[in-house]
Amino acid sequence: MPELPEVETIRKGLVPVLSGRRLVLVTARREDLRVPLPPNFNDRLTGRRVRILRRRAKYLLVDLDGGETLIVHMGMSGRFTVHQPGISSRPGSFVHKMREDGSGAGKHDHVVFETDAGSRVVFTDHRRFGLMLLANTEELDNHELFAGLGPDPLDDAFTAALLSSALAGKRAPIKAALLDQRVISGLGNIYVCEALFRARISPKRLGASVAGVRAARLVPAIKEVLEAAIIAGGSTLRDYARADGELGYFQHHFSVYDREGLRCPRKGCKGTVRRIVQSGRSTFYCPVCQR
DNA sequence: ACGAGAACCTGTTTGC
DNA sequence: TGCAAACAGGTTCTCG
Repeated sequence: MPELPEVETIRKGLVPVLSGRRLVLVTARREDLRVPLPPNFNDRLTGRRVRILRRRAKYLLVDLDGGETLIVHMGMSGRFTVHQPGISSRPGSFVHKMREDGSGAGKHDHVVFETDAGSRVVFTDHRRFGLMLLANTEELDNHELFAGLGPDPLDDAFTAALLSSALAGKRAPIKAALLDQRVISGLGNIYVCEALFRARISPKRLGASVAGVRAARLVPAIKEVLEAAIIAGGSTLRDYARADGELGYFQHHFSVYDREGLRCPRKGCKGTVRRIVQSGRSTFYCPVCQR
């Protein structure tokens, strides 16, 4: 579950479990994620205390004592679950009752963190597009993963003027441009579709043509959809049949994403949501009110 | 240099 | 029912 709102939801969920806690045991059960885990991963993390959990774009940053930061990207299918002894799972939580021999031992449970409070945090990622790296906390801003990232859309510095200048000269469709993390960092396929719908902008429009009044509509549309999704706890798609694995419910508020053939939800619009493919990814939009 | 497409990997859904 | 193709929330590499 990996766009900005989902990562932010995960971060908030992990804070009470990890913040200030010591990692008494870290176990990587598979080393070959998108990028191989750093050498001696388990030993370098075991015994460290967690200071702060931060987020940059779609990256989760776990600052540790000793001056290092664990960088986590969830890829397409990465998820965290928390397991605690003797707790009864609440609906809508990602906290599970711990099974002494089972939690973290699933086929795609790749990294297991145990804390000094007895909690177990499990990173699961069946497609293995996720990533975990260690980096010097002080030099994080210069890290190659972050050096080229565009502005965070929730930052006050992200304005229509900034977006317009980032889009200047872009011949790619605005849909593709917004997925480019060098232009703006944190959006993915869902929230790009939803933000363009809110701003009444066609996903096929040239990136460079989104300036002036259109950029002035798009910036608040992006901020609003992300903020609403964060409040809802992000979106939970497909799988996760178990109710206690659910995190967010924003998927019930989608206007266009995954709604091909349904009526456009905009008041007064008689359009039908269409699905097209751009740069190999599905785009959902209303061809009537998005221009 | 830019943009489109493929590749990475596994699981689920869809269509014949 | 069975099997193959299409598709899935991301990023990065290659090619034209």
